[in-house]
Amino acid sequence: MTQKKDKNGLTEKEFLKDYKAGDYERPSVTADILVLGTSADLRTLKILLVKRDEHPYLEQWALPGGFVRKDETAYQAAERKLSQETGLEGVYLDQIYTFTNPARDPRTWVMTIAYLALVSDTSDDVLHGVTCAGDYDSDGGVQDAAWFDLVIDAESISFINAERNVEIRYSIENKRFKNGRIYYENWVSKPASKEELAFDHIEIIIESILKLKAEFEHTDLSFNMIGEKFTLPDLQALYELVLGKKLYKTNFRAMIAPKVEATGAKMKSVCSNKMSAEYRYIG
Amino acid sequence: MTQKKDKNGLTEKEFLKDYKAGDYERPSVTADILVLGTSADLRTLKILLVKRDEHPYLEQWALPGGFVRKDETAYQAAERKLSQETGLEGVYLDQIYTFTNPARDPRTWVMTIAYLALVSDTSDDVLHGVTCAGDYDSDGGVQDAAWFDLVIDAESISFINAERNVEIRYSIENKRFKNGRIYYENWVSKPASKEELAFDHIEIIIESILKLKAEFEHTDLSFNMIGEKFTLPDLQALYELVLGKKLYKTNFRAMIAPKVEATGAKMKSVCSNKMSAEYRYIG
DNA sequence: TAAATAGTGTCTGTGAGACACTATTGG
DNA sequence: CCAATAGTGTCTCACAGACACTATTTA
Repeated sequence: MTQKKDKNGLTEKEFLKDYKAGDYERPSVTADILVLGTSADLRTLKILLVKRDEHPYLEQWALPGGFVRKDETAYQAAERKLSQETGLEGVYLDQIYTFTNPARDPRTWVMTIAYLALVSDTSDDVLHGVTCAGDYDSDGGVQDAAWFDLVIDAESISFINAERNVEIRYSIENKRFKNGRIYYENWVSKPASKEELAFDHIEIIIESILKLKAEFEHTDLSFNMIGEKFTLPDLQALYELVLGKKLYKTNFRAMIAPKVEATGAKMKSVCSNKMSAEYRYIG
Repeated sequence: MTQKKDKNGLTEKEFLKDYKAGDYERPSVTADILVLGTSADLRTLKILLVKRDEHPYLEQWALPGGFVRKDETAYQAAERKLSQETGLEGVYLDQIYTFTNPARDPRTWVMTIAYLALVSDTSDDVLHGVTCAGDYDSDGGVQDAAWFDLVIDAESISFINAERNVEIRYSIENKRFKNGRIYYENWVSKPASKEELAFDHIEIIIESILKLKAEFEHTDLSFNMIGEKFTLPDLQALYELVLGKKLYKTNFRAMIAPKVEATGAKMKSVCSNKMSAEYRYIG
């Protein structure tokens, strides 16, 4: 710590002792988490949504999340909420983007730091903790939690839960924006169903999906969405599901070969119910 | 807006009317900006740093930045600071990462949303506004502002300003971390000079440089760092500078060809002082 | 045993990497 | 006029895309 004195003749130690936060208004900051997985048969993407039991957006579905506490990083807040609400630990978690539109929450000034979590288990018993996590550190009370099918095509994105008879749908359109001298493209969404997601959560979801798709081919993200032991047909089914296109078996296997090793055992592929060689990821 | 009533019998309108922000403590939030450009001869990367005249980190160099106001997005805050401090408008500006370590500012709880700005003009007269932008919305008073040479090699990152006789240096090392099942690599820095940058700004810089390098080859970012009209030798020099490696002329031109068009005129390449065909970017 | 899926061999096109050569420019 | 740089032609190699074939498994 410097011993230099400032214009008031104070050392840093003296300055900090008397420091009072200024009069600037401060925003609340939450961490919202997009928890993404697949159905057991690797045919559908699954996303975890919670149903709000408080205003605003009462009874609408939202991403899980909660306030960041003063003694933790936003990453730790996301980890904590994920653990509380799903019991999942050691999950892949990545910061996506920070949403700061001052009008994004009608109550007050709330920024949110969005995280993407990838999980390999989307069974319902993972949802135990969600509804009892309670208000005390959530950005709103929760009355229900469920996995939704996430269906994306060229013109729309849908969130479907058949048991609850919920289908939330947005039409999406690619638009060009300018940043400095260059242009970039981004998806813009419009509600296309009676029900809508709370807040700006549809934007968070779109940003996260884009990032996931962009990185999926060039990184090892996939191994967070499948069990420790898996077959190559299943792994390929996962890639085809996330990327939204068919892959050629030979090329896929050549690409994946250096990242995996055969265990010697055999197991059933869940995507086809056929026996196949068992592999594991080599970090 | 929903007419549903919550557990207290309130509609959303009634709820919002009486809403009081909770007792959660709230962080201050700043936008810090890494302004990056090149020397006029395209031989050196330049970064804009400001010298603090307040505790903490009194008289240390830092990234320019300031508090986000309640009536603007963090992006708008970054734009506003950039305009105030450099007079630059319409500059490329991209959110990089949000830093939330509660101990990153010794005064109080301050998160910062880091932005990367790319500019094509790093002359000194761009710096007029910096020192008089004042404290009122900066995250600390500023007594000086200057362009620093940014020199990066395999083991270190240095910030050099010859006129002021300042050389700030960090040794960097690539380490592996685990996230879920997969590993990722990241640079970890250690001070290697007497002077250091304020706060965690070295981390912001490292993250931004990594993102810039990763995207530079696959996007049109480069055109934000060079004038509207340019020669291909100059554009190649820019790529070689940012990527830190030599490129083959033929391959570079093949890659860049669909993005540019010849104006028909000729101009001098600044990197070699020779005549060369003049090109412009086609968005 | 037939249909479906697992698993392998190989041809092709594209694009980056590499090098050689000619044309122009500045000192 | 010569050294340096602008600008072009073309070979190689790695890898994704594409298709054909054999082996194994389930029903």
